[in-house]
Amino acid sequence: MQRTRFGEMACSIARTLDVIGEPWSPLILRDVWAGVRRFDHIQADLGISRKVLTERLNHLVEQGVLERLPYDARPRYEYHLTVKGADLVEMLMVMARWGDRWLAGEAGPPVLYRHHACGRIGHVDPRCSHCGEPMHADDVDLLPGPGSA
Amino acid sequence: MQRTRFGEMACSIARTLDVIGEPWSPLILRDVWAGVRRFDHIQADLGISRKVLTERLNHLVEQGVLERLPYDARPRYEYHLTVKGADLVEMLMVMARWGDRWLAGEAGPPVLYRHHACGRIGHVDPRCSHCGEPMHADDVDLLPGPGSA
DNA sequence: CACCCTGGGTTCCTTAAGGGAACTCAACTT
DNA sequence: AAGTTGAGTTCCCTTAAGGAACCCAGGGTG
Repeated sequence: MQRTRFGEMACSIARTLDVIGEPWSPLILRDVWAGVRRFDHIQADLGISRKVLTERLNHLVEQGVLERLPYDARPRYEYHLTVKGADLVEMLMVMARWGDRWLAGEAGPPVLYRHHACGRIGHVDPRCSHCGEPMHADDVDLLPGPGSA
Repeated sequence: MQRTRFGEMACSIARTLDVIGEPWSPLILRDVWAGVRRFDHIQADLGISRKVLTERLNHLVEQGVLERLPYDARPRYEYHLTVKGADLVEMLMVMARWGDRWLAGEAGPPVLYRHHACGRIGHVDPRCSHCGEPMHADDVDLLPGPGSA
């Protein structure tokens, strides 16, 4: 199908979706984050078609979220998160947290997150950047910002 | 095209994508969160086709993320976030934060978030649920959990 | 009472994106 | 010289998204 581009909307959620909103993209980032960095490994891990994987990787590289680095004298490449891409990982952790909480069922979470600083198994907890108190749906008002034109 | 279902993977990110990963779904949730709750309003605000909007709303209601409530004696309905749906808003805020940071450009963020508890403009900051210290990409190890079968 | 309006969808056709298998190509290895 | 491996391309088929037109229930208006 043709798909509408979201990037022109005056909305940071829409713009973010233009970068990582296509099918598979968050799972590709998860794989790269978790250390699955090579084309065939990602393809096998996800069961994605090679064609679509190529398209997604190219787009993520173009958007500066991944970089493609040679790892051999032969033409062999690995994908790595850039700083911009690593900054998306917290979104992945929030998504994982929601899935753990609402969709994991009896079996419990498939993956656990151990926090380096305290050594304990935990999850992300969104807090206000100013006061450090919880920041959930009802804790904020939305106001028009400078880029709201 | 046919689209692979992610829900069967032992991955909470994949399962979450099965609920809100289709095109437009996060933007629909954003609208409902921001108070745009009626079919025609959402349709006009996003510029989404009515057909796809119907499909997405039905799916989000089936998944327990939205509920469809009458607001008139006539057959008129509004969509509201359930508790499960409100718990997704933090994901939206993290996405918005990333877009604000990496994609907003000169104009600055289109939307500002005022935190009720402190009254200031801020953004979400992911913290460890145990120790309260920052929880970013490099701050965690991934371990297999009970549901990793 | 006949007509129009409104909100909330459905139908139908066109276009393009995803699935998947087969194919390519450059650089080793044997 | 032939085989292997990683990293993609190509091609065909199916199905989802875009978009405009249509439908329908329940008011309101003359």
